[in-house]
Amino acid sequence: MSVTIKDVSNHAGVSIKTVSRVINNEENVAEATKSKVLASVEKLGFKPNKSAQSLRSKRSYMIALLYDNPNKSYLADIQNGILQVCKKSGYNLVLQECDYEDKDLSSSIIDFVEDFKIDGLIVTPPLSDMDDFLNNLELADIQYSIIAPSTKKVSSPYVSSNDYDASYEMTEKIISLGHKKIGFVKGHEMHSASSLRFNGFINAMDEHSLERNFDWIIQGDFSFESGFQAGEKIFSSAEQPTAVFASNDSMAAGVMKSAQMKKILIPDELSIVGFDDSPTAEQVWPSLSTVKQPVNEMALHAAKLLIGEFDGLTEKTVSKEFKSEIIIRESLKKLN
Amino acid sequence: MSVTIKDVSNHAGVSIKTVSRVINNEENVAEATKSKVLASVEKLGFKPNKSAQSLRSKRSYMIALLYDNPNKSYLADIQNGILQVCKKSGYNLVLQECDYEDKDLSSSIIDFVEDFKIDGLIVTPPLSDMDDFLNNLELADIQYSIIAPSTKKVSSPYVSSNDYDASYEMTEKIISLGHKKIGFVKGHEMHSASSLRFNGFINAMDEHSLERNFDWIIQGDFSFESGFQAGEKIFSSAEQPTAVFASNDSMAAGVMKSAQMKKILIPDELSIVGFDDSPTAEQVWPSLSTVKQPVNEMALHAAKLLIGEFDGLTEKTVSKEFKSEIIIRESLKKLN
DNA sequence: TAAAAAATTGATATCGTTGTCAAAGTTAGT
DNA sequence: ACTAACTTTGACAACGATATCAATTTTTTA
Repeated sequence: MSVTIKDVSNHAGVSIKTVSRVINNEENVAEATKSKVLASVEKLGFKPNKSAQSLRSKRSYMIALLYDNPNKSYLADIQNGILQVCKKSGYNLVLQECDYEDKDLSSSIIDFVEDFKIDGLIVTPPLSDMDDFLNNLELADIQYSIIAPSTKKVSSPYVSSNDYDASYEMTEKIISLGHKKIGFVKGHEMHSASSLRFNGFINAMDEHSLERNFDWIIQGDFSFESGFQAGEKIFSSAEQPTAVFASNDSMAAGVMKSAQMKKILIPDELSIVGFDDSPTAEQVWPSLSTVKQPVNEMALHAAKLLIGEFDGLTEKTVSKEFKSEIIIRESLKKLN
Repeated sequence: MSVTIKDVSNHAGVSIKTVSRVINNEENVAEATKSKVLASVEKLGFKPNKSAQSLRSKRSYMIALLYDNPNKSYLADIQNGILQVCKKSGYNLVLQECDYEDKDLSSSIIDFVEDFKIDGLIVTPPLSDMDDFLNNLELADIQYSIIAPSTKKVSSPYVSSNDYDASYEMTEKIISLGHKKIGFVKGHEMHSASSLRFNGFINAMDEHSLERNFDWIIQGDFSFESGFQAGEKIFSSAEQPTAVFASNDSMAAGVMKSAQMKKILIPDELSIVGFDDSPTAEQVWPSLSTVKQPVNEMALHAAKLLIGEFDGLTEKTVSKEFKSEIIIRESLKKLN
């Protein structure tokens, strides 16, 4: 069959324990022995049997991605980033869909981790906002790394993006183009990103002494439909804004549709901007100006953080905040 | 630590082998023994250690999804369907991104399967079109199930959708609304779905004795940009169609943008339909009429097929063709 | 240079299952 | 009632790695 550690030890003329030491990079192996073993490993094409390693060492070499997010494109980017790290480090990624409203979420996830001996978790929004849940993981001694936590006081490593800053910056960009009457569609109340994005908007408005018109500040839930409804409300108010900033692209597309159905010309009469740079942002007409988070890189970093925690990676990886990028497309224009 | 097969055998007063027999549903276990053991299993909350099982039985309880498809939404649906089956049957899903142009694809995948003792593969387009590749898998004695194979002559189980029929039906629908001048944007040449969709269109046109205008039949590659380019070509031709059928939604959105930039009113002056029912289809304005494949269910079935192959599932699952659904939205309208 | 300390190595137990094979128990056939 | 055939069960090896701990070799110290 396939070549085992025993074959290598025979070939190299050392004990299996020594081979084990070499492949696990343990200390106290003489250089000569090490290279002799490595040569045999190379020669025979030895690859440690994952199951045996896992059985003995109680490590599965699997990490799991926890998500409850119907945003497919976001999820795909996350997966991609994680997979890049997994591929290099020999880990596998297991997908675990969750229901954040499930009362037994904590215990079912803990069971899952113990059943499959999952080495660690990567937690994505909105689960990353649930402090109780994270606490329970901690109590169960489960390693995890968080993408976009609501608070940075967590003890586990995390990656975040500067939602607040990006929103602030985008608002300033809109203002710099001459807009003074700006509407805003808020995201799902349960997502911490929602308030960050809203606060960025509000503070930028305040900073420029622009008045908030609450007819144009609508609560949404990140869905296209809620964006459309928001548009309907905004455009039926007494006065009309010249720009609307939605907390994500789906809602921005909803606002856009509402405006277009009312024959409001975009961007001539109304500018619209979104957030996320979803595939749709490019495919609507006019194309959406938006904020692009480096989701792929964030996930990659989160995976490094996690694996680094229990696997002595060479470079020490630390929590990090990533910078989002503002993308200007057709939907945002200077006010005439 | 956690409860092992030994604990169960002690508790039930039988040998560990007998417990093993029971949990693996082997034959020739007396009913009385069986229920005694099951009671102990229940009582102690025993769950077999996956690593030990895997080590001894050479099965990993992992299946892998092979993909090389930038369409995030399609991929997410596929994953979802597979995960539903995995959850029930105790398997795990591992993601494996491939490059279909990689010369060493076959051997690298075979290595991957052997390294990780992957029990089976689920192959998605465009890899499902690569007969050579599938052949190599077969030679290496690797189990797989195919989503949307180009030919149904493969020996491994598959699921497919009726792309041809759906395309034919959609074309007839367009024709039934009075359209006679219909353009078509073809998909990526390497995907077998492209020709199926195109043939459905062509045959429906022929059936209704409608003339093909090759100024309006453009080769695309499933990308938004190629759809836009196709639109540019179509709308700069001598005569204009009253409807355009694109082989997927991204290209349809591209055509739509091109039309809208030329102030062509949709759907009053031009109907547009797509294929796939991507999230974008709903979010553009006017919303796209399209064809929705039951991707989630297809993937679910593919997973059942695969797992059923090596794991004696109760019900025998067989290859199956799924029916797509035609979704009429705002972009398709009766010709005035 | 001898003793102590540190570095290196290996024999063997072990992880928690399933596989082998033989023993014991049961049923059937004559 | 005795043998043949089948069913049921268990003792123990095996899977392929890591862990323990003691033995051996090398280096340091006095």
